[in-house]
Amino acid sequence: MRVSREKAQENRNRIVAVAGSLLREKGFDGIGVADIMKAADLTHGGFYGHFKSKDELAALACGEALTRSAARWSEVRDNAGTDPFKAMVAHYLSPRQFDGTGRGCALVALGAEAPRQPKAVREVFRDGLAKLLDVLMSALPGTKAARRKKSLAVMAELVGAGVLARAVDDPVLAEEILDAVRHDLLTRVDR
Amino acid sequence: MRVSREKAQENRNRIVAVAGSLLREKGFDGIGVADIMKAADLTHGGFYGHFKSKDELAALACGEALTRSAARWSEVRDNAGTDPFKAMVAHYLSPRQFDGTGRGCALVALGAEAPRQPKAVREVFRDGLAKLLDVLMSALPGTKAARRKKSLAVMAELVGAGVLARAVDDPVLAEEILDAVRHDLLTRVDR
DNA sequence: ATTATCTATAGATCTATAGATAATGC
DNA sequence: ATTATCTATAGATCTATAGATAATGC
Repeated sequence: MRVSREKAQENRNRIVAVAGSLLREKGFDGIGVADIMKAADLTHGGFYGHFKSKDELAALACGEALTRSAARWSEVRDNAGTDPFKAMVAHYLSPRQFDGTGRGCALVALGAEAPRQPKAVREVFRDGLAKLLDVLMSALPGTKAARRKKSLAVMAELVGAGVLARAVDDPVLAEEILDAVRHDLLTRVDR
Repeated sequence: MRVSREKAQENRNRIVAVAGSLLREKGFDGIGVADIMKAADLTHGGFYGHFKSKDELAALACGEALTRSAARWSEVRDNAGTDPFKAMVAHYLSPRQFDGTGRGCALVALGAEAPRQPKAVREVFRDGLAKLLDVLMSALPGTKAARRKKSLAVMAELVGAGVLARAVDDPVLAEEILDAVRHDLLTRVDR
């Protein structure tokens, strides 16, 4: 059942989007090509017409996930009222990050696995982090150098909060971690 | 070739220690039972006399790794001169964390995978985090509630710094992240 | 006799490929 | 005729188990 060229492109896009969610939800080794294709309503064998390998798809999917996260974050900044930084912190640590549906930040869900992935994946993480840092910098005051430095520290605190809150699997402790980090960021960071 | 009861206990301890390193280095799915046993100079089949399953070993190995990290951190605090907090930050973000030999903090190396692991593993991470937080709290000033809150935020920043510095696979950027976090923690946190 | 370890293998994945199928688009 | 997708499978893992082996320790 061959499909049109346009439909094939749609199928490819759907595979990348579905993989972005499933990889964040289950980890690089927690989901296979067959199950990704099934989730995209396609068969296993069709995969290799679209991608050279699972690694190639993983790099594309992570890249798209990080790019979308940065874009959504800049929308949050633009739609915030008097305190864009506060809105961005609230958004980054919102329940969506912890609902287990693969919609959170890829740095939190997959960043720790990135060092064990092929070079193409690691480069995608470096570039994705750069995009998030640029958005974050734009919501901070001071010289460019000061904003750069502060954005690195804030990003680390946000990512660490996400990793820890998910790792402990204890809703009360998770919320305590998130509250502490929200309070710390909003009282310590000038804005 | 049966060994003595004492030697068997030594073998078991060695399996747990070797697994702690290899899991941190390669991730939960990146190392198999056969390779863990080979690294401990034993054969694959002998594994199931010591442990019920790979998951049971993973929980034991992560627990030991986190307990040892907390113990070493409290030694660093005790042996520091005028600024225990500074010494603890320097130790946590030292090159050992990033040399890829499976000797860094399990929260950094495996924390993001913990949510996808069995309950026993997740509980070990919760308890291990509690131990690290207790050590960190003891190097902070203020009321108990304030120290608790601050230790959660600092721990998140440290873990996030480790995850990001390893994920980007770019030594210059990694060092920039670590410098920014060191500077941020040492200037923002009262001590 | 007991038991710690070893050899060998069953059973269940998972990635990737080969060849068949059928609808598109020149 | 081309090509996007499907069916079927090869080959390489990986966890766990069964049964054999040989040294310990009552």
